[in-house]
Amino acid sequence: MDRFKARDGQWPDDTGCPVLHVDMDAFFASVEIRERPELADKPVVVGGTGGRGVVSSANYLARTYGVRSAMPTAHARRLCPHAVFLPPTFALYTEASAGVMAIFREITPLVEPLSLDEAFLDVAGALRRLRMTPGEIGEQVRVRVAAEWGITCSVGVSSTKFVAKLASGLAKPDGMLVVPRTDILDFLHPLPVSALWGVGKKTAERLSAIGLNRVGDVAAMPLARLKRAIGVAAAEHLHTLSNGHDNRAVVPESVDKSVGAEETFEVDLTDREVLKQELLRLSERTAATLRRRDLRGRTVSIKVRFGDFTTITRSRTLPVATDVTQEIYRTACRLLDEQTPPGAIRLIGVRMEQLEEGAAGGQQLLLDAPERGWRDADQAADEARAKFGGAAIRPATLLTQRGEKPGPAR
DNA sequence: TCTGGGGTCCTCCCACCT
DNA sequence: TCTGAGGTGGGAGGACCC
Repeated sequence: MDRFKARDGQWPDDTGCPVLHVDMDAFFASVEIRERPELADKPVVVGGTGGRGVVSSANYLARTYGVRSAMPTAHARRLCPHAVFLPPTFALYTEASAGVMAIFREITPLVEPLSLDEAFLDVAGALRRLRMTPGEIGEQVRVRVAAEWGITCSVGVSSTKFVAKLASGLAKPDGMLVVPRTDILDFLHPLPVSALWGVGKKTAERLSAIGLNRVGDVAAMPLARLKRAIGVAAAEHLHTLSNGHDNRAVVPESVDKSVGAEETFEVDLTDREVLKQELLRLSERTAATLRRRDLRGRTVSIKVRFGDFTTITRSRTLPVATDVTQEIYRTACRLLDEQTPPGAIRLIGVRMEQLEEGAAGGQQLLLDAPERGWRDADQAADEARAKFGGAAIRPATLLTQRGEKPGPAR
């Protein structure tokens, strides 16, 4: 891998490599350290600090003790008891994310964010305007992000999204990797199959069972045999990637497919009335997100995870799409009452699917006239919260027992 | 070790229609 | 009239990603 690394202002041939993948290093932890420089030489772990929390982000010092993201926080505490454990501060991360994305958009309009902390950039059109090569642009991005936002990032440069993304991962922390288009197969084939997008634990096991452990093994396997082993869609996808093909463009806009909210409780709950209060809280959050994004959803889905971690989902499709809290809540309650077996519940969630654009649908007013009162109430509540803060307005049922009931595992 | 929260995508099954 | 094939949409579950 070393030969692809940028070092002392030198890197391999980046001709025909217009795709950059930029990934912030230990993003949440880095932002927290920037806010509190006294933490710079300490192991820092950001995540849920309750009994059932997991690690969202750990700085590289914490990682030397074996702390990893998605690990239960309790496990991280045992591995590194002297680390500083912090709950996430999403407002800070959102602000930093918007700032670095703005830097990207000054370079090219073709920016495709994947999450708060990473994005693809297509710089093909910017090369001439900026009189720079892709590698030079990558270095400039790294310098500007560090100077303007006080955090480091890593950059992968190649001719396809998949290879650029792999490259940024291997460049970490605080580095850049350039994979020339002529060297893509040399780069890909020695990597483990888990490097392929879409291969997690289960698929890796299935591939290993038929003797495929490296990306090169998958590339060499006849497609028909691969299809029999892992299914048609997955086989075609992995075969394409492993042979270095990936013609997906960098797409700046993406359409939301679902919106939801879920919560894990500190202790498992059995009381259906308490669970319904949680459903109301989650319905409110989900509906507020829909209204903020000017969306409505047709399918209401609840997710229930029991104490033994078995998880079920139940859903119901409404005749007309909605963004009204009460309508979502009532449907969620019916799904809980009528389709959820009894048992101790550790997590409950509400999600809206089959989304469509919001207010424009004029016929909506005729079809759901009884909901208009609720929608007006929702809008008034949204306005009050925007003015006076999130706690300004809350359904009366959520006011009564706050503090008595087991809260979420944060 | 004991498993968050926000998502997307795929597969399978079933009901319904033609 | 009965039956089967094929398409479609809803619902459920699982795998995966960050």
